[in-house]
Amino acid sequence: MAEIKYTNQRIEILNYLEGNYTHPSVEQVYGAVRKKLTRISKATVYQNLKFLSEKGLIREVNVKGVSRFEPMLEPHHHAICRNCSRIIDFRSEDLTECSLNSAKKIKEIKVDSVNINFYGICAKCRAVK
Amino acid sequence: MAEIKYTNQRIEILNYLEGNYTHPSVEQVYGAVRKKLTRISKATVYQNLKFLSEKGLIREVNVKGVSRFEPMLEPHHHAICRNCSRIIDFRSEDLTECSLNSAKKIKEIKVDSVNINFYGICAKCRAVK
DNA sequence: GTACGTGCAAATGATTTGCGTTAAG
DNA sequence: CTTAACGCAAATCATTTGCACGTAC
Repeated sequence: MAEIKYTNQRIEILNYLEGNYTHPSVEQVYGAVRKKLTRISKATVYQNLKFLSEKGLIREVNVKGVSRFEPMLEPHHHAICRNCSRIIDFRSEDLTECSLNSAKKIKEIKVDSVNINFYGICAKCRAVK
Repeated sequence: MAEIKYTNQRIEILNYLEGNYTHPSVEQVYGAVRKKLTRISKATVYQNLKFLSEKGLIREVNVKGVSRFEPMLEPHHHAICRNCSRIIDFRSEDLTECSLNSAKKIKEIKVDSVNINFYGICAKCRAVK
């Protein structure tokens, strides 16, 4: 159903994100991938990050209206610092299960994914204040 | 600690959002409030929506990088249509409780709020396809 | 009276688009 | 080959900012 064209650009983006837990922004993906593919354009990075997200090969996380990306991992949640926008992965099988149970009960929308974000101020930022 | 200056602009925005379950965008808040305060500027609407969110009088919901707003209500979650961006409120005490339990276990961040969003395609949009 | 809010217009920043060229299958 | 992807520059859209003036308290 979905034949994906593996261009060099897509391969490098996937490579960079594989096993990457830093939740990079488009700018950061662009900067990193450009080391390998000097001529890649930012528009291509945008297009491919969107494309790969839609295909389910990577995942988008939106923080303050800005897109960030991560590879596809086992189900987990995010704790986000309101101040520095750092994203910390957090795993809870209980919560995952509970949310999937809830998802089944929503009739108006056929749920295909769930996002759970915890917000607050991280230790580093609290220390600075 | 937080003495809020109740200007006409702020009062009208709060009035419009009170009991409003439609999750309006900034543009929609602006359009509505302008009927009462003809000379209000969009910048003021932006500034006040941000200000009132920070004060905890209203709540911001981000969909596809765009801000939407709702009055402060009992804890609930959102089901969002990927296609038309419609937001549907969904209540589950189980899930709320479970998420609050999880929040306590996150050490790196002192969690002060949790957002749970369910994504999928709504009934209307599925019908059109 | 004074600090804070407002209106306006211009600036910013992220993301998208149009189009001629290139490359994957 | 042929269609989808790329690179580039320009366009778009949401949101922010600088500043002179106005107003809540």
